[in-house]
Amino acid sequence: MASIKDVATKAEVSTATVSHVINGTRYVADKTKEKVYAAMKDLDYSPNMVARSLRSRKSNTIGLLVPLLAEDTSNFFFMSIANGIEQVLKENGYNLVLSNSNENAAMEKDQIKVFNRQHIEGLVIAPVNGKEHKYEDQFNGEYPVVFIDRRPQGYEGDTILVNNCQGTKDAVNVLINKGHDKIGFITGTLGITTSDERLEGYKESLIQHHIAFNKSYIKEGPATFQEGYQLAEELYNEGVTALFVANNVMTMGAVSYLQTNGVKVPDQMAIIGYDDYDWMKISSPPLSVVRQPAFEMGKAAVEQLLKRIHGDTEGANEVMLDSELVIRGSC
Amino acid sequence: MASIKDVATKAEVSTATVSHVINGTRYVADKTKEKVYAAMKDLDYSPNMVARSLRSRKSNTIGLLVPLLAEDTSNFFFMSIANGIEQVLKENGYNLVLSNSNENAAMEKDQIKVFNRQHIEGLVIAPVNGKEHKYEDQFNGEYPVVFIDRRPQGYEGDTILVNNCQGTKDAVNVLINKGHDKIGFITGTLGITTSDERLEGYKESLIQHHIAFNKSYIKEGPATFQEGYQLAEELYNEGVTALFVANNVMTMGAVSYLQTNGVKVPDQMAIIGYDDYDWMKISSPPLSVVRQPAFEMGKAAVEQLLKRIHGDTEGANEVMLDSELVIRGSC
DNA sequence: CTGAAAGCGCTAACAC
DNA sequence: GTGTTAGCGCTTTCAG
Repeated sequence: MASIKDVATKAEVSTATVSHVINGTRYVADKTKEKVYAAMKDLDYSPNMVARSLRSRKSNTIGLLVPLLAEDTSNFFFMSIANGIEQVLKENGYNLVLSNSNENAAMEKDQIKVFNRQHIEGLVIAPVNGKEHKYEDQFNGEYPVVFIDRRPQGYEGDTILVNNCQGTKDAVNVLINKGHDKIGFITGTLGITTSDERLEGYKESLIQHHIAFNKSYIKEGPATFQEGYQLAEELYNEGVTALFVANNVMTMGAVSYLQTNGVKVPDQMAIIGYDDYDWMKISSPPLSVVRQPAFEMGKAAVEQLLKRIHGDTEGANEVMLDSELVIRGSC
Repeated sequence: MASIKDVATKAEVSTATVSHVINGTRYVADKTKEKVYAAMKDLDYSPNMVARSLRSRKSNTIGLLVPLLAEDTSNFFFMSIANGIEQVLKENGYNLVLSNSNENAAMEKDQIKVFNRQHIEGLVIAPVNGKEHKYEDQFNGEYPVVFIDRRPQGYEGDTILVNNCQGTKDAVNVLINKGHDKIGFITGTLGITTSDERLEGYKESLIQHHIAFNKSYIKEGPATFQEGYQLAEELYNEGVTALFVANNVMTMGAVSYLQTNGVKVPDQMAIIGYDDYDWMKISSPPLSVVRQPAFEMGKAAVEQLLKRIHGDTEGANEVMLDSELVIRGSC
């Protein structure tokens, strides 16, 4: 690989001049420029980004840390975010280093350490679920950080969220407007922000419509297919006529229960699930869901990050994106 | 951020010693080591990877270039691969730089250029569809490359593929064994390796069972939901009793046609699709599919890459992973 | 308008 | 057992 020195020699100028031609950082005579361009072309030169990064303390790289669990359908959600991020980043000449915390706090800490050594210019992170993160000890303060999807506990920072409360409330409103008042709510483990907010939306909708809250209609468990199946069964036996399922894995389990047991949807049981995928068009029946704007979230995160990188520096910023209700045949 | 020099000063040793302690590259007395460790801890030192990379020409980073199209379900396939890659990489202390060619040759070329400047130690690439790539002009030869999913045209290199021919053949065999002999084949545009290989598998199965090949049972079109729907309709009207759909997007379209028009599956029409996702458990009916080992593919790609990085250097290596037939209710 | 040269933080001869 | 020092390839002052 040719270096800037080779180019300088070939063009009979100094490395400084070559550098300035490349970066447009000071005036260079047209004739000189041409010589430099010719030399670069001849040598098939392209700048060494590592050297540039070392010297200028800029890497044009941002990190993304997502909490993926092996074989979990919700991964698609984060992957859509990653896709949005990558796209906006590329438009701005940035690169993406992708990493995975496996939904594990220790691993997250490790990965942040790795990022700290890497001259990244910013980090987008979907924090792992769990109580306290003590991020202030973990970030080295040399790059801005944007949180996505989940509000970090005990830490102030730029955050891009989707409105879980509103999304759920909209969905439950629809159920109520169709005449349901016994509405089951299936959720993954409570105590994590997204689940809690969705439950909140459910409650708000009930209150707004003067429907008494029935604790036994709330079913909580690990976010698995089996558990979704199981909890749907329990709720069916308790006589609910509609189901709201607060995550996609349990949604599949719940639908599976209804199918297996010949429960007519939406007549005997209406159902609205979470997260939108093309497959839901051909599920039986086509599933109504709350759609989260994943791609848009990635985009918003990068935009916020770039603002910070370019010096905009006022206090923590929170963006809340609306969820969208997609009504199909299941309610 | 503390530098190695700061540590050296604090520990009252030379930077060389600190470096050797960190990297274990030569003997250092226990006492000295302790002093160094203490100093590192005190200063919260962590090595600057950019400087290390510049000096040692090692970055512990590999690139991944995938051809994602916005909003395409097949993205999930590549994202699963990415997930597999990231995991194995991390186990080996490597980082992943993710990039997207948008299934566009020019963009792919650009992204390779970006990688060329970046001291990556290896590249995993799912080449864009299309005739000629002239990769020999694009790679700078400073890092090994592993191709995945698609065989690069006109280029020799390590390649990890899934056996599209065998996967399809297995599926069509099942259809034939159930008594079908009018089997429709819906595919995305032919001329790209994966599609062609799947068609090949279809043909081989027919030949093996002495069933005449009927050209009008092969329906080709852009890989969209609508087209899948449309082509399923055409085939239904031509009297086929079974359908093999060679990609997941068109599979959804085809299923949608059958559902919408009340065609009983599998009685009036058996169907086997491509790619396995959890949602297929709750499609109506649960869909039988050819499953591609995406995660395993990512894993295999990294393993091959690491072999190259660590000096194994015999001619181009091709790994062909088996597809797996997942039989559910649709055939 | 351009060049010389310092130095980013590290590794690895070479020297003792 | 350890220290000295020359760079890796760039950017950027300072000088002219």
